[in-house]
Amino acid sequence: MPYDPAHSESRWQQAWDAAGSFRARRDERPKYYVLEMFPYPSGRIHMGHVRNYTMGDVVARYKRAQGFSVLHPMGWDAFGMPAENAAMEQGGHPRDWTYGNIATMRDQLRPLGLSIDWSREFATCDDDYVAQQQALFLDFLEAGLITRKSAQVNWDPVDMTVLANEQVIDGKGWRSNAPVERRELTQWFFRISDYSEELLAALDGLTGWPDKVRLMQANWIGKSRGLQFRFGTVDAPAGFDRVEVYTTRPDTLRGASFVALSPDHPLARTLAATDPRIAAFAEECRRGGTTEEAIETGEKLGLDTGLTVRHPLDPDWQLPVWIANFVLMEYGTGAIFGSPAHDERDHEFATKYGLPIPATFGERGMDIAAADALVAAGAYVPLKSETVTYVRGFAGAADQTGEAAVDAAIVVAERDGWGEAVTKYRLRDWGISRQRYWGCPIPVVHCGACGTVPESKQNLPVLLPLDVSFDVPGNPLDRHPSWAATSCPRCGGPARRETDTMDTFVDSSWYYARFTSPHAATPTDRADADYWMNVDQYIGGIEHAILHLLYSRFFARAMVQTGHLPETAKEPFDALFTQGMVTHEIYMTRDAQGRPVYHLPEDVTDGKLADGTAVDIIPSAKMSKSKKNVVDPVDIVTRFGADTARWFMLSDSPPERDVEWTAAGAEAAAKFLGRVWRLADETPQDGADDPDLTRAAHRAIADVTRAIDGFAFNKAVAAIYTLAAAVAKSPSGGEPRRAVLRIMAQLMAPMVPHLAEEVWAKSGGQGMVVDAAWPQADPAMLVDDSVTLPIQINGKRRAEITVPRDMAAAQIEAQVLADDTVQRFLNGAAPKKLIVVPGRIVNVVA
RNA sequence: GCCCGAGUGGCGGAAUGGUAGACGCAGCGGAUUCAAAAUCCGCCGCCGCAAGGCAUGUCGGUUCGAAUCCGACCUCGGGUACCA
Repeated sequence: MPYDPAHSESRWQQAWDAAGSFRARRDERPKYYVLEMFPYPSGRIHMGHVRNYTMGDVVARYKRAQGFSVLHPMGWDAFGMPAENAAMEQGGHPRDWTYGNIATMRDQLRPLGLSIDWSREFATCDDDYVAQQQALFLDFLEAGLITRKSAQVNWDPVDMTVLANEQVIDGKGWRSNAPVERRELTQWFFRISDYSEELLAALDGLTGWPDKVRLMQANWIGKSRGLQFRFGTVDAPAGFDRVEVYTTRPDTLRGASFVALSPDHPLARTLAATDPRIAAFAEECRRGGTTEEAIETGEKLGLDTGLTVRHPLDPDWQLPVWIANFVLMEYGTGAIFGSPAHDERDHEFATKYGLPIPATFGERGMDIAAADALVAAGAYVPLKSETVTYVRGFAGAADQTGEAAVDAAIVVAERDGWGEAVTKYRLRDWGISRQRYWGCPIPVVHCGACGTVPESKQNLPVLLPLDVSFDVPGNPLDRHPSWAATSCPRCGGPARRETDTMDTFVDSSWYYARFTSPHAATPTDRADADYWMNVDQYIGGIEHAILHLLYSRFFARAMVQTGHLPETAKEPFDALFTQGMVTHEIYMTRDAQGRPVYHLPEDVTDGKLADGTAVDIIPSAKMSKSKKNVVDPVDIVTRFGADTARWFMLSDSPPERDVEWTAAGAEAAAKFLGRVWRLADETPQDGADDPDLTRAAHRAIADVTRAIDGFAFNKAVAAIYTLAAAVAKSPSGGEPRRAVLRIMAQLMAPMVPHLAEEVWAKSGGQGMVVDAAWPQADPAMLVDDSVTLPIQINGKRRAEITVPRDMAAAQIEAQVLADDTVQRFLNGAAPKKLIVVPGRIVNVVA
């Protein structure tokens, strides 16, 4: 009888449901909280979801077998732009679109047989979640964690609307195609920058996180020590007798060639008010989007204001003041001094505008002329740890490292009273205001008499109005006839609701805490949160390495501060694993105009379309609808069963790396699972014991256990292949063989739980394998009596010897020297050196 | 631009600084079959008759020994604060 996954999988899913196997319970077992980043309900599940949730399921089922009380929940990151885009494009309401997608995706996810406690499911757009998130907002506001200030947004001057970065294509609005401008709006901010030092320092304790993520976060927070000082101005407008500057390279101060202001600097704005030339330039600087990428890669523009400032080390030395588009008001003081000899960007700027490029230092031993010649060709930017020779230094020795020179410069500035050491962080406050409909309303009202007033908690939730339209650009909340009209919670007078909604990153910054008590009347239930937090293992894409994870770390701290989480939960994720993407080949042809046309995998056979046209095959690209290289998991599950999809997603590629979906791979997975089923189905009733097979089973227990612990599911899969081959070859039968098959079922259960139940049942397992305790390897079964050592001669493998496992090094040496091949290579001479690494290798240095 | 990764047979990959290519796919050969599918067994980095040589993106370095550590570069990918 061949294996029939369709029948088997639904049967076991019903059995698990009936037994309540995955209901998370607070009991006497130690707890384990495993969480995968929850999905955005885009419409259908994709292979990336299958991969992500299968990995989490392996961990959840494995920990359950090891005796943990496991919490493994699922929910929906349900607010966001795509729902509004769908409403604009196809009509309908974002709410209906979202909940419809959730229903579809839940129906697609459940057949995967994930060990999820579905009773905890919620969507972030649920009224209840909105209510609790607004309660958190009010608590944070009261605790001083929220502020309001001005920030720049992308402005589409034709559609008269704010654009997300994603909606700016090559500097133009995606619908209007009009050049985008930067515009200032007053926005709500979480004061994450107050936590810069704390968030940076605590990274050291996150030993369960990948080093690369910790490094990325540390660089993002961007702590720097530098000097803040001021240039005295000459004939500047009233109130601007000084320009405040921050620099991380005060040692290059005598190499200064200009001062540059951000176009948004107060002095630049004051000058622009009276000088049309400066006003026009500032306008030009505001062209383009707000992304760091756009600003950093865009053309560097500058304008000489005609003003000058005095150099702090020499009052007679005057520097020109420029306005430059690459100086950001958000970082430092919004003004810099240009040191073109030792900064690529400043060098480019000085070269473009004919400004001097005086060297501050040169390579060790250079004189001033040599150093100037060196930097004339290009900026000289050695590592700060490298020793250089200062030709225009003012503090410390002539020969010193950049680090030492920076320190010395700060000491001199502080001693002489013209500057002070300042520590700055790159991390900016988290702007959460969005001029959009489909998000959590910010629970605040604007009162003519009282100003900005928090909504009172008994009026929560502030829900979105449902009678909105998306036929014109802009925020429907702004133009709704009545929604914003309300009364002031403080004075009772007429007031207007805040029409901005919250960034969807807010929703995803605390959902892990909500899962611990998803129906509580407060954001968390402290008894539940105290029990279940922290997330023991968090799993998701590397694309979230910075923003989502940093915001969540901040949010957990804010929730601790406002009493919603225990102190121990301020780092909410004990361990993090970042998995790779699922990719697929892209099939492309070009139309008459040479534009690319993409084709679905099912329309391509042997590199040709049905009409015989050859397609270009672009290997290994991220699955995306527009490239038509999406493989629908539903088709795979229908055709092969969930276990095949799960097995393939875990096979071959290491979890942290991208995996390419191939039809051949899926078929191979199905084939193997069929073979395992036959092994169980065709076990002879009688037969002998086979000690070699028992050893192979214990070897497999050890290998699979180590592989799962190390998140190397591909290696766990390989170990199971090896065990299956051993079973197939073994002459054993009867109970000894069934015992090994039961071990195999247990080892496979986290990965292919349905097939594992079948094999377990066929091999005489008691109850369900989902309830069986994880097998233990017998250490005595794992050691071999003898070991084969390769013999290298001068690092090249030339021979090998097999010796008892515990043979003494001296005896091994004697055997090696007696070896024919070694004798031949030594040619009678004594070896210069003989290295014996016990149990590993021998190297003869001739 | 800046920050962070990754690069190993025809393909996915394995390998505490210690036998490069575990395990699998594809391919080739065989068994079974009237035949095929399915299944099972064997071979399988490149060059060479062989001895041997060459091989982990490129170029250097450290080491008895480097895929692994260090430096420079190339290519691809992620992030770049309003995509999620």
